[in-house]
Amino acid sequence: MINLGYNERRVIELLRGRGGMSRIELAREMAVSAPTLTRLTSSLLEGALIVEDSESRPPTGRGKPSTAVKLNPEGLFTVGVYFNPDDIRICVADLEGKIRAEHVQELDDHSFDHIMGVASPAVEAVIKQAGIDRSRVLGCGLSFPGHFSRNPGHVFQIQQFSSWHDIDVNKDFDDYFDMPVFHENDGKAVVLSELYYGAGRNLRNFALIWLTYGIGGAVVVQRQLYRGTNRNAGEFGGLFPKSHPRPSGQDLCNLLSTQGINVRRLREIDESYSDHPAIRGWLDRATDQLRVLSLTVARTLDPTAIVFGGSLPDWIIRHFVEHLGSLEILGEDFHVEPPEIRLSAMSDKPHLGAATIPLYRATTPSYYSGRALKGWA
Amino acid sequence: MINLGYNERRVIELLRGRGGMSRIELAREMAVSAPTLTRLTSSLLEGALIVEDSESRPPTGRGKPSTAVKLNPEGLFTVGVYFNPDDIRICVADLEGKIRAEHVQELDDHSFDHIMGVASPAVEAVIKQAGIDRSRVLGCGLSFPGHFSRNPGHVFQIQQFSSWHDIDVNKDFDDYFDMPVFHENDGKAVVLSELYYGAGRNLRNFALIWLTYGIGGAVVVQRQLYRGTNRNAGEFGGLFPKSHPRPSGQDLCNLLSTQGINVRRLREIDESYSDHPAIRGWLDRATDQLRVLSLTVARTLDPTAIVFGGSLPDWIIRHFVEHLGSLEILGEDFHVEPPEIRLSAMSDKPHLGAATIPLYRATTPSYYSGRALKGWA
DNA sequence: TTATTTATTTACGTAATAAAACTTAATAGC
DNA sequence: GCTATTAAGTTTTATTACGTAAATAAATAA
Repeated sequence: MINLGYNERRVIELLRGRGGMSRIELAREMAVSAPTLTRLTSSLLEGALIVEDSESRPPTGRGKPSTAVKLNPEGLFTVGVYFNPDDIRICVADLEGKIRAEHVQELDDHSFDHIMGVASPAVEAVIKQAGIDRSRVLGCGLSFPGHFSRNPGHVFQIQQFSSWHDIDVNKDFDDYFDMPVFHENDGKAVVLSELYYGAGRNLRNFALIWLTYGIGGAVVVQRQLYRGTNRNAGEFGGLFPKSHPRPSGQDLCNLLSTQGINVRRLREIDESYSDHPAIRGWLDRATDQLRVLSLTVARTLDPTAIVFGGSLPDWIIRHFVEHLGSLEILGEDFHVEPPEIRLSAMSDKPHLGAATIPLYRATTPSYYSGRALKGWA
Repeated sequence: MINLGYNERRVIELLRGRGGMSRIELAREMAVSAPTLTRLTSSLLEGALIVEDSESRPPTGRGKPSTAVKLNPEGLFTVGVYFNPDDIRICVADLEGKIRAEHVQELDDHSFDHIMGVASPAVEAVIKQAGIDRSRVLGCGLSFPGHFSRNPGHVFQIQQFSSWHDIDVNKDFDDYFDMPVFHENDGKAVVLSELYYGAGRNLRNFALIWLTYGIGGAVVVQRQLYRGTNRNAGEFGGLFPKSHPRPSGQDLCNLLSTQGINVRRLREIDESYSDHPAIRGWLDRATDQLRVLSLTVARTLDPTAIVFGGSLPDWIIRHFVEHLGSLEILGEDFHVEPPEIRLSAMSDKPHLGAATIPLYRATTPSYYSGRALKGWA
């Protein structure tokens, strides 16, 4: 229906995260002429991806006052499906990253059939519940923990999903959703929502450290998700061998279990545990490990910020961020600004990350190939 | 004279490092039509940046045989100036990364005035010596060790260059060279020549670990030098605090000095030292440290390869590469290919790295801005 | 020989862009 | 108030980059 060319995508990128911009501002930032911007916005206006901002800002001086354009939140919707060993979450999100409707339920059966059996009707249900125009749904993103194996398409390595051995994630999801389907590892999906709507909104380069049962993460370089040669960039868990104590949820569960405490889900570890001496020790050791990791990431990637999040209980992640300290003090020889440590804005909505995947694919300028996109409708 | 537009640059990128390609092959790889490729090559042919390959390859079957085009080594030249506390090296390089003429001399006076006093006439001398068309010289790249301080443009941090405090590297070089001037930290410059002509020739993502008096490095992501937010990406030295033993040349010199051995330049440490027990111990420890660094880089960046080089004596760098071992065996939980460990092809020609900077700036597609480049002549 | 195949070029139409000119809507100065 | 000035945005026009279709070139296959 609408062609999102390279420069149309750049307009969307610039408008995202800002309240609104005049065409002249956009033209300046994009280094194109004003007439070009008129054309770009008129095509986006026609497709209802942007709207003119009615709120006329107080004129700044002489001359015709500018009329701002902004993204139309109703312009495009995406569906996100996220699951982990504990639960599955499905949402519809709008173009501003607002969750319009969601469905959350616990998971006990981790088989592919069961999870798809939940996801497929739930996607239709949340679309209905959100009361949105079905034709404006761009696609569905799925995200879940797990690395990719050397056998392309096959996930791997999460004990609870061991029955997935024969699933080809590049094909087998498609049948369950009546729209284009995309998938991504959980941390890499979350970093997309962080990039668009969260702690990375204004950053060109940053890293996410994503703490769940395992340890994941993702790297954003020049406002692009960087996957690495084998889709393994930012998989920081690899720096902490599973055979050793590590700052992961599973490691904490194992510790609790030696203390006679058995939790079934990570969220059951509420703040009341913070006084337990064994947990206090675990927190100190894990904080130290994450501090080393942060310094490592700072030196290797020189990001503007390092963002911490995940399905570990919120109070634990907050403890990490508050006790890491300033990297400037911790690291010797910081001749330039060390990265800032930030708390993720997405720990409680990883499904928004999944919903961001289709948007990322459709609106990132560098994904534009060819003269005209087939269009999302 | 010639406009290097976006797609002309892509052609150059594709031709670089390959013997020659037919227009049809180029068109396929670039996903443009054959007529477009005719236009692109005709403009490059006119500017003499490429030539048709006379060697007609054996025809593969029916149909008109293709005529390959390849980069014209005489098409463009660049000048590189590299210096470190030991010496200064100046070269003219052609479009194939071949050094056409060079000038090397030892440095004792490290003042800005002295170094420029050497470099400026030497640049003219090597151009003359190479016997090339002066109008085809694209520019001059300078590279040298040193981080950038928070004060933009001011280098910092190398003891021997402490007198440079008031030099603004963004301006003060210009007066000494009658051509466009670019500069870059030594490791980052070397990685460019590695990318074009060396160990990274065929790699999309890789890291360089650059061992000199200090410890530097650089990161290539998607065939682009990634500098990080504060130009500090890949400055791996930061992972080894100066107050602790570290795998750097200065650290080795300090050790030798405690053994009563005083070397004036790194290259004086020849292979005869390899039997010295203290040096053997240093090598073992440094190898262990570099192994940890390699695993860290592998996990963080997921590069295709990690390249080792630098002005440390060649036999030491070879010792590191040979004794690191396979990362696959060393790191637990490698579910995908670990990066390959490679030896730099540029340890003995860091000035080629400097000479690559102007070329990188002029021919990297993503540096193209606007409709037409002002041109390099 | 002639048909077929493949690479490349030529001719031409379309889309994206910038420059110049124009329109619109505000303020500044009288 | 009236007019000049300024700035935003649009229309018009010329240029450029690209793709499609057709033409040409140079080989093999029949």
